[in-house]
Amino acid sequence: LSDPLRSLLVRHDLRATRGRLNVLAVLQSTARPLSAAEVHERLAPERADLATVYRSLESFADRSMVRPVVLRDGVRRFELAERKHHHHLICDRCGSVQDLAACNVSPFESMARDEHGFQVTDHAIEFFGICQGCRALSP
Amino acid sequence: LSDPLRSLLVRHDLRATRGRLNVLAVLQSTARPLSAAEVHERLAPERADLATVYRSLESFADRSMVRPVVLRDGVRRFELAERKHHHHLICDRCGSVQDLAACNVSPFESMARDEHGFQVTDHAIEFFGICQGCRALSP
DNA sequence: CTAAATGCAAACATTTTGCACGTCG
DNA sequence: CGACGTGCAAAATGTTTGCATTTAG
Repeated sequence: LSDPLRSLLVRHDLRATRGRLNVLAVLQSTARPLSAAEVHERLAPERADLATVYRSLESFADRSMVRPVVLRDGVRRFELAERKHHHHLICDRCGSVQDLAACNVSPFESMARDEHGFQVTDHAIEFFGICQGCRALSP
Repeated sequence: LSDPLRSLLVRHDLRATRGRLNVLAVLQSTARPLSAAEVHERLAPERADLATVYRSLESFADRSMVRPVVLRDGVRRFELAERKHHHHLICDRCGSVQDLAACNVSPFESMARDEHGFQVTDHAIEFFGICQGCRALSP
């Protein structure tokens, strides 16, 4: 079919089922990473069981369709992997999460290699602080 | 007293009890961040209940005596806060965690401010890859 | 039609809490 | 002695699993 979500699933050897389509749709319609519980909440009552949400997210992560994101609160969230590599700005007041495109970490990687013999293959960066909206409310 | 752990607790308005002293001693004797369960395992049988370990770590974190660290596995670990600001090199093979002192993130922070109006107050960086030891075993 | 996916409930794992007793200061 | 801390067990949370039933292909 021409349905993009459907074909995304098929392309990854997953059957296009109601539960998985709904989970994908929620992820796509939300800018920030969501936990299993958050995805489930956003689903109409009979759209998918919480266990199905867990299982779907896990399958998606196995196939790199989504990327797991773990912030400081230790909660596992997921975002669509089609999004470009980026990092996160997390607001300490309202909890919002924005993306930050910038990513020049080569100086760090050289240092890891030269001083620790560590071969870096991936990295994660999180910035904490106050977002624009919250600063406007009480500067 | 001259016992440094004891006075560290007293200085933060905490009673110097057996449980807390033991938890602190474990953290001090270990290079990498530890979870509550890991601290408990390292304690001789009757040194402190798991619930006490949780409560101690929480009190310490409230007083900034320890710093919580959450890696990709979502597990909450703690390291003594007296250690200088640094980031982590996490080995995907053996799970070891080393410190990386380097930390020049001002370009990122300017970008966060200029392009998103986000005021950065703190940050965390993790690098994933293969450590020296594991590379030696199978390069 | 068959293999795969789902719902539901039970099992697990982890963290938190209530309360009686013990300990620090 | 009195407040604070601890152990123990129970409760609350979050995640995984087994199994009978449904559904995609």
